[in-house]
Amino acid sequence: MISIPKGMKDVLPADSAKWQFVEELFRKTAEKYGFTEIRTPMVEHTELFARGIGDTTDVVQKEMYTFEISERSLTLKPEGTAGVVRSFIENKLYAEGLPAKYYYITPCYRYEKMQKGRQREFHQFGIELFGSSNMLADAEVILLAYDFLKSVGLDDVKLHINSIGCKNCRAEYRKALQDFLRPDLDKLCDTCKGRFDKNPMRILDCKSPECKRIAEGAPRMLDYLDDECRKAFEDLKKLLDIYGVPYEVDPGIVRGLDYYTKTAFEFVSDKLGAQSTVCGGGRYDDLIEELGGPATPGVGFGLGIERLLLIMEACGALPQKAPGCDILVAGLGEAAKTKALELTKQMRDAGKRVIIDVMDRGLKAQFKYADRIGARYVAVIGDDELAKGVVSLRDMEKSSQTEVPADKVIEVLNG
RNA sequence: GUGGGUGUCGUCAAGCGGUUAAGACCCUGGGUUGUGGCUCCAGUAUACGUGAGUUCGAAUCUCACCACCCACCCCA
Repeated sequence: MISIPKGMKDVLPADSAKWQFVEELFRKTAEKYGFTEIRTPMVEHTELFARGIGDTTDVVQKEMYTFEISERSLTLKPEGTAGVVRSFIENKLYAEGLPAKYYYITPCYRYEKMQKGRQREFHQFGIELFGSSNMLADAEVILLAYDFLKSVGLDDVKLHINSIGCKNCRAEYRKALQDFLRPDLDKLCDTCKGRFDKNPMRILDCKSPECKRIAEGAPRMLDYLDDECRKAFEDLKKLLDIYGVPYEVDPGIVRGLDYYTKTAFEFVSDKLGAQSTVCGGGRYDDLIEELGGPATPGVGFGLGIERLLLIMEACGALPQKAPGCDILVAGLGEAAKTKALELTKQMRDAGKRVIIDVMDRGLKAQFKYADRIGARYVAVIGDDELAKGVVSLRDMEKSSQTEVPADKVIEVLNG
């Protein structure tokens, strides 16, 4: 038997309705805020991610599905933003006027070890808003996510926000942090020693008790924001208050993708095991320029669909699957079977969902089949009915049965 | 890459050194030669992850491997 590659998951027929439900809701929500869909390829030049996400990040260093073909290095997208930015620049979409507002639904690929809420192929809802430095853009994006999460029936997800500053204040902070940690540098765990130069902010996230102890009392990013960044963060909080979005300031949020500046936020849930983030995003004011576009600020988020579904499952927020069949037509005997097929065709042309048994089973089995698939009605056509020009129409819910003229069946179904 | 846990019919699940390896669900057929959901009866399955070892005897003990799950790391 050939099995599915590790880290991949089938969405089986039993679950596809859940996907359709959240997808439709996401589209509606995004459009409510004036975002339109953009679709970019699953494959991009490796360089796009190396430069966009940052080549010191874990994602780029060890998690990408990269392959060579015709001497080009290509990579399956590990996140959604870089591709949208590339398309924005390449197609000169900035010429259409700003702000540019896009949403997308896309698979992403990261070669990671599996665990709860974590797959190698996963799917994201994404939002990107380009062109505005105003914190209202951030507030809009966050409100959209909040609105969406509420509309799917989740109210126990919490919003955490932080500001990780701009290039300038981050450099200041970085220095301060390194100065603070330097005396204990040799006592840090091995991974943190490596982080000291490349990304000292990550050390604050380390779970090792020794590192935690050392990091205690370390300077906080929020205290090193320059005037502009500090004001921006205050603005954001005010706007969220006006919009009525509850949040918690969490100085611990350090996005693992290098392009983030200023605003960083996460929607977290305690129903996901170790992976608590269902939606993560923030501002990236330098990314578009770094990838070769005009200097244009941006803000957006990615929302994990599998994780969303996990939480919804845990909260019982998933919709029940709707019955997929209006009527099953059962014909008995050659002549009647022909009539049954004709009737089936007619009803389908009228838009009805009609099922006919392709297993050539007996009548009793066909009734069981009708019951299993949730058919509302069963129409029986045998020699008796044929002679009278009627069908025996059984209402499966009411367990009642009537004879209906063959050409009136559709009317009865319509009520 | 590093830990921990689990592997018995399609699914759930007993069994813990000697059994024809239970049971339930599902599926199929039947209880009126044309009627479901409930009930009754019957039927179907190459089920002990793989490979070695211990033993008179292993699903049960040992070891290795594999797979899956969970956790670290990182992220959606």
